[in-house]
Amino acid sequence: MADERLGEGFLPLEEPLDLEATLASGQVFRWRWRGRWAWGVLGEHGYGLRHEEGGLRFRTTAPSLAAAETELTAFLRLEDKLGAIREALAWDRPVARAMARLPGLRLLRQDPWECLVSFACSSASNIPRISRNLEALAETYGWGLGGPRGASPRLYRFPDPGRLAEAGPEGLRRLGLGFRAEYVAGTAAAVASGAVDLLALRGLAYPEARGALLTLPGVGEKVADCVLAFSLDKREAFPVDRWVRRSLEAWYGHGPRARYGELSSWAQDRWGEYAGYVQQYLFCWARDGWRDGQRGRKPG
DNA sequence: AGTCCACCTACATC
DNA sequence: AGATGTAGGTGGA
Repeated sequence: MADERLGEGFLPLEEPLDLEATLASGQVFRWRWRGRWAWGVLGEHGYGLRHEEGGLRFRTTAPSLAAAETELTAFLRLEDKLGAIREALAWDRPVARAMARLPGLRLLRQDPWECLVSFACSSASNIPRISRNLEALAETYGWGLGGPRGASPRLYRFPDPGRLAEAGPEGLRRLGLGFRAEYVAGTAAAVASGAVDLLALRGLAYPEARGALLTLPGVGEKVADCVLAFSLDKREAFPVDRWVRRSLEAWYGHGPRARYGELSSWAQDRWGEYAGYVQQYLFCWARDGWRDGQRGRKPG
């Protein structure tokens, strides 16, 4: 395909940002590094991102740089002031340690549809496999975009619900989704039919939005909470996976048999609107082996 | 209502 | 080497 011309801009940042940690934090699965640039898709546009002193350098297929800045600001949740959040949570020692370890780790505001499919694919899976599954979905049923010159792999817009519903469970199974193919196809059909209006869930309170998601096949408590936290502006959502569960056991005295709902609502009572951020920090910190200090800096 | 288990599949470990 | 276990769960018995 012919190169699309990429606009280039610079977005000054007041907020800390660790792009590498954030894009690898299990919230998103389709960003790829080429040298110092991270390449991915936001909505209908391809983006290359590079963190520089004082801000974010970006390249984009978006028609206007202003539109790109708006899209990036929303995606990175730059309205969330990490410094203030960190202060508000400083009283909690394990959380403070986790935040000190990855100061620029941010919650993201992704596209709810891709986010929903991502986590419907995550059951009994792992990050490399989820990435492969989503990449296959995008390459097979999505639409190609511009990107880095001569880039391989190319960038693809994620297929809309109608397209995946049409593909059906058989088509999706061929891409290696396994038993998740039924989940994704069923969820795609429900969303395509209008039974669940994902964007409208942003306007609902957490319990109502969660209830709507739980009607979808392949969407249980954990998947619903991930979608709510990572794409639907519900910062109080607290997804509990193995790593977070381990953290709650290790640092807060919860038993290994504690039920999901017990842990999740305990976390919401404790951390309130910041529960989602806490979850993300505890998750990354646990996966990182509970090491202290700032990443990339030699101790002492 | 709480508990157990099958489900695809790649990869690691036994 | 082939068996067994596990990986960011869900749904059904």
